[in-house]
Amino acid sequence: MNDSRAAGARLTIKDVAREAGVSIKTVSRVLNKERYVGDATRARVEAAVAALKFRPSQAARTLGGRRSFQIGLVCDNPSPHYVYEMQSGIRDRCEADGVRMIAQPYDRGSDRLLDDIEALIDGINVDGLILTPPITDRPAVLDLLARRNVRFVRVSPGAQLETSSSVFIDNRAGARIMTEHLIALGHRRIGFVTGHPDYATSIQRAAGHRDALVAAGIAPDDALVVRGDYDFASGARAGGQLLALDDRPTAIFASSDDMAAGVLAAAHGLGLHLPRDCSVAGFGDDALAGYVWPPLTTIRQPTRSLAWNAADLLLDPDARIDYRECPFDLIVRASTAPLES
Amino acid sequence: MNDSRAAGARLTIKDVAREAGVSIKTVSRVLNKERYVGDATRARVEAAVAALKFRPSQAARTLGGRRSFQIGLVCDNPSPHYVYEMQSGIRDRCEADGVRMIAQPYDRGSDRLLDDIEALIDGINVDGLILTPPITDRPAVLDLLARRNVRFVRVSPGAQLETSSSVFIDNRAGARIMTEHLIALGHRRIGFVTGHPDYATSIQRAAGHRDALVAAGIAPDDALVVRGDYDFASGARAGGQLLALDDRPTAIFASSDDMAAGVLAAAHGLGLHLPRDCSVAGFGDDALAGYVWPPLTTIRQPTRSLAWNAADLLLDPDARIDYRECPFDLIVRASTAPLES
DNA sequence: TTGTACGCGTTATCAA
DNA sequence: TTGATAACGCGTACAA
Repeated sequence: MNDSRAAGARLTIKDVAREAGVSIKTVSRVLNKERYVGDATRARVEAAVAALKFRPSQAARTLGGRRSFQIGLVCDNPSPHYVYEMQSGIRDRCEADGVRMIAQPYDRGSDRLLDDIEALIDGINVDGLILTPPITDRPAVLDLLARRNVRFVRVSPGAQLETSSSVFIDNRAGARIMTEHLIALGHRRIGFVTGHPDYATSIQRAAGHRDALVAAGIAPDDALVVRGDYDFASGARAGGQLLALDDRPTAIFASSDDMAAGVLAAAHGLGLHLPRDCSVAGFGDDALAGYVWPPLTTIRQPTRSLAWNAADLLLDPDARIDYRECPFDLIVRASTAPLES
Repeated sequence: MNDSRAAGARLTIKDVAREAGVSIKTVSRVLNKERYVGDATRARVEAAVAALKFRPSQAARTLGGRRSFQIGLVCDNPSPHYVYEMQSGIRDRCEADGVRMIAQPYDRGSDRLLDDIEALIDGINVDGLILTPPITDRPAVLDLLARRNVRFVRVSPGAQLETSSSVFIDNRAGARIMTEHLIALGHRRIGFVTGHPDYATSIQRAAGHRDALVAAGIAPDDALVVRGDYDFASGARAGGQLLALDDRPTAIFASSDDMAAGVLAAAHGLGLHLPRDCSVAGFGDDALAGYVWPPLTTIRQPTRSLAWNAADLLLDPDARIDYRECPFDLIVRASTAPLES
């Protein structure tokens, strides 16, 4: 096999066509897995492609055709771990179809977000987009995509579900189950740290928590619900606030694992013994659970699976709107313990 | 301003040229910031571009011209935080030049790595690549890029510095300073957790640690040096091993903050009081320091700055090989304390 | 300083 | 089932 591809001598379909003894259009057909290609012809072309290690030019495909084989991920930054898992899941699904994911970190609330999205549409000609919270629910973004007639799939949306396909977990049920777990351990005064209000998941998780309280006959107490922003620092603040209450909660449930880690840090800082003095639980993608002591009890959101399914919906040629729910897990660890009598 | 860009009606240079009353070539000149354009003409074209919100097709630019305005980041996965910071820093620099970063998580030791890189070269026509450890030192990758005549910049390389531009911090000095810090606190038996041997930084940091010991007249003790892999789990293992020694070290310095967090977890698991029973320090990008208790004392590697500088070198039209060193910080926190007498 | 004509490598259209 | 040819939207080379 001659691998001496001299620098500058770009390999084109023409070379493959010559090698296989067919027309360039036939090579194109094989490359695009079109029908109406003879088996023998297809085999010869595939052999030629492999022998030459031919890779079609994305630019030329995009320019000439209707597809660009590129999709965009518009992922704000809840946490580096979340971004990483989203990218990994989408990439895994894209590889199977020879599609490239265009991804970059976005700054929260960047003024240029809409511009960036238009750059993906006009500049890159993306075949579709995947949106994550909180962008997934931003009306301006949804309007833009509808106006420009761009396909997109939303991760964890909170409204306008009829607009696009979407993937999610049942955040409300997850939060309910975690709170039920805490109640079953004997806790009655349970602190709750909400997520950032721009995220639909914040509302859903708060509702699930309340569901469990009500079902157990525990009167929800607003003093035990503290606002957080889904990051470590806000969790530490909220934890400090809850633990400073005269009638301290015996357990705290944070709406993300970043915040739960913050609560742990606050508890440590107050010299509390965990989980004896206060049980801590979190809702998240299990990113941090391994890094804190004691390990967090969490509702595990399967971020990578959400991402894979989002890409799967986007790449599905049948364009109908579809919803896909992913299962979550309750991971019980040592950080939530039965109340001592 | 008429923003009614009907779906399907792509805007081209032609439209801008008509709007501005010039030829398409003149529009192209303005878009590419070429010289020899009259001020009045330039102003009119820029006004037309803005009015129409015109964005040139990346595909067409790539196909017709010599550049693709895209660079690739080939970043293996030391940690999600590292990947995130690398992407952010590179994106920041690229935005200024209207260049797009093509990034995706790579699986450690993926067989398809070389294929992926060739896909970036042949499929995307990248203008250049940025490599991070450990890929930054893989001979097969360096050979490929030399053979294909692709520009690239390396982050934290360990050898063959004459091959490309590169950016780095002084890992050896950083590790020396941290060890000096621990020695100054009175520690003589200092455990050391190495990084993964495929990373040049592992060797450099181990050397720096040893430098400080030797300079202080402390005989390096192989029993106190334990192999780690730069991740949390290996840090926990290594920490457990060091803390199980009959003559336990009074301080442990881990070659990454992920591993330092693992050491902390191991110490907690053994019921030790930190930093009284054992001082823990780390070398890293400060990703985890906020998430663990007590906060880690770290050498802070400015990952985002390294990334920015790598992109800066890559985008510099002057192709000469250049080295750029970024400053690091010693962040002293409560996790390293003076020995009690 | 500005404009014209051509080519980039692929897909789409239409004919064979 | 295959092939010839015309786009696609821009940059390049050269002419004006």
